[in-house]
Amino acid sequence: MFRALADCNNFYASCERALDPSLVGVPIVVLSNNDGCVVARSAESKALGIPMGAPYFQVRRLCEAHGIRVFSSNFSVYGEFSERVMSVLTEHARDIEAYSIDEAFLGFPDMPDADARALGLRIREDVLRRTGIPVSLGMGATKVLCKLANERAKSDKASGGVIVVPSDAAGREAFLRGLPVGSVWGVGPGLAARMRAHAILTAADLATADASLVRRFAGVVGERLALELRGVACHEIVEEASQRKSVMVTRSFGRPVSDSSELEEAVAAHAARAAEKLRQEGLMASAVIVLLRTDKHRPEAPQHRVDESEPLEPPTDDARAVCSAASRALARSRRDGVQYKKAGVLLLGLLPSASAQMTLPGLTPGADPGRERLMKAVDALNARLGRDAVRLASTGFERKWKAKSEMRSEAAKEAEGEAPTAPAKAPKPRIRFHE
DNA sequence: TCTGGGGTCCTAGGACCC
DNA sequence: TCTGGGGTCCTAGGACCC
Repeated sequence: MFRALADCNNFYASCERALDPSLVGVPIVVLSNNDGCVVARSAESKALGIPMGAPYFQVRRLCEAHGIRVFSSNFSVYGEFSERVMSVLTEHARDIEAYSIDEAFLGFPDMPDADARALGLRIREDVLRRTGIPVSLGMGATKVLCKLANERAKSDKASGGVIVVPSDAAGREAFLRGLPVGSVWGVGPGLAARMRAHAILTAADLATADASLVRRFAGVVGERLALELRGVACHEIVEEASQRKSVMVTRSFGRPVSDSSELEEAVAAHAARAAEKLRQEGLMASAVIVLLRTDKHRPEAPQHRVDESEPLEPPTDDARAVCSAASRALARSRRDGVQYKKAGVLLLGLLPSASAQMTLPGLTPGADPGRERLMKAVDALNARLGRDAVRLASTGFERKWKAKSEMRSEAAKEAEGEAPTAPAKAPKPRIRFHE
C-alpha cells in the first residue's frame, strides 16, 4: 500500500494570505494564544530569521524593522480552511486520516511507484486552486517515511512540493542516508541521545539496525520506528476517529492573577467551555481536574503548580455541574497571595452520552428533563448569536484575566462571522482534529 | 544464598507530537 | 513588562486477585 502525507505549508500564515491576497509576497507571522509565541511564519519571515516558537517580545523589533505583518491567531477561521482542504483531499484518496489541523495521511492501495509523483502533483494543484492553501506531499510505504519525505518536499525547491520514497530497499536507503536520526518523526531529544549512544546516527542506521536490539534500549516505540523506516507499516491509516479520552481547556492570563474571584471566574469560564465541547461531541465526563500554574519564567516569585481532581457523579455534560465541581476543586487547591499565570480544566473518564444514560439507571442525567433542554437551548442561542451570548453568571462579565489577542486580522474577523455564506463546501469529512 | 507466578487495573510521569 | 494550548502513548510501580 502506498501512503502519503499531505501537509499544508505555513498553514496559519497561508490562511491569512488566502483571506487577503494583498499579503502575497509580504512576510507574515502568526502568534499563539495570548500573543505569546510565533506559531507560523511565511517563507519570507523564515528567510528573515524569525525562529519557530520564538517569544514575540524577543523578535518584535526584528518584525518592525522588516515590516513583517504580525497577526494574533484566529483558530475558528483556520479550522474552516482545514475542513475545506480535507474535503478536497478526500476526493483523491481511498483512505484519509486527518492527523492534525493542517495535515492528513492518505492511502492508495495498488499504486505503482511510477504513478505516485504525478498523482502527488495533481493533488497539490487541486488543493491550491480550490482553497488557496499550498500543500506539500511526502509519499512512501509507511507513515514515518511519508513524514520524512514531506519534510524534504518542503525544503527542496526543485521537488515541486512532492517527494516519493522509492519502495525498493536500495532506493529507500539512499533516501535515508545522511538524515540525522533526530529528524525522524517520533524521535525526540531523549530518544535521539540514546540512539546516538548506540552508534545510530542517521535514519539509515536506524533502518538497518537489529530491531530486537533497538527494542532493548528504545522500547517498542523505537522498534516500530526502525521497522517503519525499512518499509514495514506499524501505524495504519485510521479513518474512524477514535473516541477521545480527555477534553482540556487552559489559557494563560493576560497578566498574573491572585484575586480569588478572578480565578473563580476564569476556571468557571474554562469549565463551561469544556462542557460545551463535551456536548458538541455527544460525550459525558466522570471527573474534572483543575490546573493552576504560576509563572515558571519568574523563579524568584512563589511557585505553585497543582492538579486537583473532583468526581462528576453521575457523569455529565451540564455546564452547571462541571462548573460547581471545578469550583470545589479550585477552592481546595488555590493558595492565598500566589500570583497565577495560567488556569485550566481537564475532563476525564469520557463516555458517550447514550451509554452514560443506559448504564446508570436511576442516576441518568436525562432524568432531569429540564437539564438537557436547557443546555440545548443555550448551545442553539450561542450558535446563532455568537459564543458566550448566553452564559453562566459565574463565568464573569469583566474577564479582566483574559489573554491578549490584539492583532487579529480584519479579514479573519469578517470570515469568522460569515460561516453560513462561506463558499459551498463538500460534505464534512468524518475526521478527527487534534486542533 | 534463598523470598511463587501470573494476571489486571489504576495512576503518575516521561516523551513526543502538532 | 512580554515566554501557547491540546493531545496521545508507553512504562513503571503499587494494589489486588487467584
